[in-house]
Amino acid sequence: MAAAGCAASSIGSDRAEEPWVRPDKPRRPTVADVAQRAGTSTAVVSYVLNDGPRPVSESTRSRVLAAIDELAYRPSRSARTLRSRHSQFIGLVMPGTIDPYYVELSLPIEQAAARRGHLVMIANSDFDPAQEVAITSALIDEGVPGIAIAGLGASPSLARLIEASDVRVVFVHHRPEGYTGPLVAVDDRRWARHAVEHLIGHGHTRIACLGHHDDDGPVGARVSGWRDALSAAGLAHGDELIIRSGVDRLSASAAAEHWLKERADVTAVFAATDELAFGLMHRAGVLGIAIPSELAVFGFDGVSAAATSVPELSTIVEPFADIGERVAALLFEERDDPKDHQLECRPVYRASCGCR
Amino acid sequence: MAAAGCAASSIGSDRAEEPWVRPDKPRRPTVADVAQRAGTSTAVVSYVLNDGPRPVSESTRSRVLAAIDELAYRPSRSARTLRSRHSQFIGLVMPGTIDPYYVELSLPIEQAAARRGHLVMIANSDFDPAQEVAITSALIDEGVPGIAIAGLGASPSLARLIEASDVRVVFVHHRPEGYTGPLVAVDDRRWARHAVEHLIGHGHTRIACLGHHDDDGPVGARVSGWRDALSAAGLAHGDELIIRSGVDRLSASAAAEHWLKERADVTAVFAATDELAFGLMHRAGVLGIAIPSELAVFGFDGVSAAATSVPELSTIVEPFADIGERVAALLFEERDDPKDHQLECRPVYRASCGCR
DNA sequence: CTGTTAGCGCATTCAG
DNA sequence: CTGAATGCGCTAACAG
Repeated sequence: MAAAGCAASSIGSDRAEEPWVRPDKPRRPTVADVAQRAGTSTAVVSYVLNDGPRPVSESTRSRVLAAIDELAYRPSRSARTLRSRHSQFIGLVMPGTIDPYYVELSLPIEQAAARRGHLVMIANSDFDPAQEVAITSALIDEGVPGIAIAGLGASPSLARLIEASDVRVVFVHHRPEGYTGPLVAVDDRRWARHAVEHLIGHGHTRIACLGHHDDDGPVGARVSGWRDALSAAGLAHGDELIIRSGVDRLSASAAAEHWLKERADVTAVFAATDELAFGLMHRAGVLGIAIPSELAVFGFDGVSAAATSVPELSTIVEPFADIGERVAALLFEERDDPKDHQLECRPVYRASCGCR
Repeated sequence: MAAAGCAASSIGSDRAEEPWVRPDKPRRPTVADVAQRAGTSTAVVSYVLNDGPRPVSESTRSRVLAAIDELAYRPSRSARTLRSRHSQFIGLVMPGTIDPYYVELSLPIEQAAARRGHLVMIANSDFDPAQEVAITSALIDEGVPGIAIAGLGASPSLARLIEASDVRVVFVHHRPEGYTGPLVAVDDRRWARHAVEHLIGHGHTRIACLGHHDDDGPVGARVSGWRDALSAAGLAHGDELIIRSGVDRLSASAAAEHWLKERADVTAVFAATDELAFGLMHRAGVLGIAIPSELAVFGFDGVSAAATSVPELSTIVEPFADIGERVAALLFEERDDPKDHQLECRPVYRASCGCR
């Protein structure tokens, strides 16, 4: 960056400014400027700004306020951060935005933070482990007082870094091995079971499971829930009815392609995430397989797009708003921190499972 | 990302307790600690860290490096920002994430910035004008050297604020009235016309247009392109074939509901954004209207979900990667700034228009 | 009630 | 080649 100071050869300026500062732009006003204009000291300005810690007389206060207004003064956040050792920003570490689930998750967290007067800095690792470490440490170095982590691989070095610093960390949706800190999540296993039991209720007996390779995380738990439901109903079959795909709908669609052609006897699929369900429904559409009459589908996540897919997707809706609020509460308020905060989901039955 | 709270706009700040201070944690090491351990001065540590501006002997350098390593020292970003007057972060102002278009747009910008060693702070205004001002000024106060603005209403006060500060600003997709700064966008009008001409090529003569209320921005230009194509083909009809909706697919679906029941003679729709097209296709699905045989649909944006919708959506694909790269180039590099950078789109013909 | 002043951690200039 | 010293803008002791 560094705009060029073209008038570098200063003839004899009374105040030799740094050459990289644009000469036409006036320096931003500081507390000192405000103090001078208000005829007070910088301390008083600070007291007015922060409404404390010492009282200020009404007359002085209004003089300071006037000066602030006239100079269009705005405090420097970085100076404040340096001094107070904590930035006004909260960090939010996300694995990526390919899956709208994470986008959906971020919004209420932002809003809950905003309600408390904090901005959220989203750091997107784009599913890259190296980036995860880089952005998380950047956040810490920036001085954020807290970080919400919505997706991260197990990384001992990162865990150590977090441990060594004094940031508060809250995990959302999943806490990988090796980390400590409260987790805000849902009972993936139980609700997955609920979804599959619903499909069984529709009369299906051969129910496949579409998941990706994340056996330790929420997806793994959802796959377990699928097994639970089948076992309980005496329908247990082997893992040959598990379809493995990548995390995004495109790879789910590709994974479904081979599979849909050979699985004539399967009449329903539980998709471990809505994103995967979308990929499956896409492939079914291309192959001319009718949903739900030829193949029933049930998702998990409850992203808003599930309400407008063709056909509309039945799914387990996560309480995004509650999650955001709880995360913010853990980040900002002094609260007992039981390790796991489990929030309630809500099933929504739409067309894709055969309910409509 | 980042939503600004009301407190972001207020000058003063809440003097909250700081529950996150953990007294048991040792203070983070500073340059002074490193210098002491390496047996040098802080200046030398700085020289090593920044590889200049003065040379350092190989032996001293390695001693410093060793000390940094042993202490697990990491420089404080806020101190650096305060000192250098510029943060390491780039700001990205987004109107919201309801429409995946903006999510799609943000990713390549992030990546292009990351390639240059910068992280991006996403500020999400959530389509709220007050938030726009709040978050943008928060970004400026934070000391970011540049801001990419992907969505913003016309706001004289904000324009003045930007003008008064020395941030570089680049507009993406749209530059509202009253602002100055380079714009990176596409030729909305011409490509919209292309899309409609494609529909005409399929034999359609009554082609509707689905848009939202943004007549000055890109959507307005796309509606104009729709008119252009019809006029040129001698098919001009009045604005009664314009369907007005909100920005998201849910409201597009609602807007389409009334309309689809009466549209008997209309056989094709040009949707000004993919998001609107998704809403339309959803409603068509619910009403049992077959796409494309009963109603052809063409979108605009080229979000990745268009490739997996049911049916797959024909659309004008914006060059997201090029846009991101160009934005970063304008933000970081010294470059001539012609006002408008127009990038090329690419039409993709899928099932929804009748091509497959 | 208000003014003075010492740092926060870092980068950089000026002496050595 | 290196070290001491000076702020960046702000907050909060510590004096009045």
